[in-house]
Amino acid sequence: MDKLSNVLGAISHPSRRAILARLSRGPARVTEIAQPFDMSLNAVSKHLKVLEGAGLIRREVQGREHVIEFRGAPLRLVSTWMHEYERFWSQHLDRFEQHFNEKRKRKP
Amino acid sequence: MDKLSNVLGAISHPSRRAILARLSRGPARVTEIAQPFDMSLNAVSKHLKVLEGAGLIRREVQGREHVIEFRGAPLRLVSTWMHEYERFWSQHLDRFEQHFNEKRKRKP
DNA sequence: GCTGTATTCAACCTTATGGTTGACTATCGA
DNA sequence: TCGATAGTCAACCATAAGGTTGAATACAGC
Repeated sequence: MDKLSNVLGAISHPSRRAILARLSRGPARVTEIAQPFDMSLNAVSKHLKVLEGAGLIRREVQGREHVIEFRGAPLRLVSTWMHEYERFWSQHLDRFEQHFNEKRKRKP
Repeated sequence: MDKLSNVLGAISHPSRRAILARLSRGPARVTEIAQPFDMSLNAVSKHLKVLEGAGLIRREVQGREHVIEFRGAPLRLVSTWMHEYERFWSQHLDRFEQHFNEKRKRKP
């Protein structure tokens, strides 16, 4: 599958977005991440594997613990895709933002 | 399901993104949309239903023809979500863009 | 070395997804 | 009115997704 589809698929699940939200406040171990969820640790482990497959997290094994860290770079693909459609969703832009968008369009 | 998951799920499939790409160049009938694809008209019809469910297209029935039109508004949800993580993926911004982002952050 | 803890692996189940084909509905045009 | 065209609906199929439980692996600490 293509990378963009992979990333979009990964963030399309609310639990996985919740995991990313948690990780955006700093790295955490798997059990820590799983704690607030009403599902098994195994299920969370699977979600982490999906996020890892999309490159959205990085895992550092420290002994028996896996420290999970957010990696935002793949979201750039989403951002780039979104820009193609910006004129469809970013209505009522102020002039500053319009200028920004024009600039983006001129040097892609 | 929540709306954001719905939208992300809809755009996570390459065929559906291809459909949106086509529609971003103007409205089209179902057969026109299906023409370049190597799949049945029915499959395309299903994809359109998914996109419609996410609010990404609007359908106007004109006699026996359905004219499909792009609707970008739901992408604003994605954009809003992306902004929360902007600092993770938008590295190496130039000063203009940084200013833009700061401005966004001050009035959300 | 033993025991408890952290995590994954494997098997399984249920439901969703993406596709097919065939039948149906509705409309256009001669 | 009749045949062709536009599109959906319904049934079916294979595979993927999201979850479970139970076992396996690996390490930490006493």
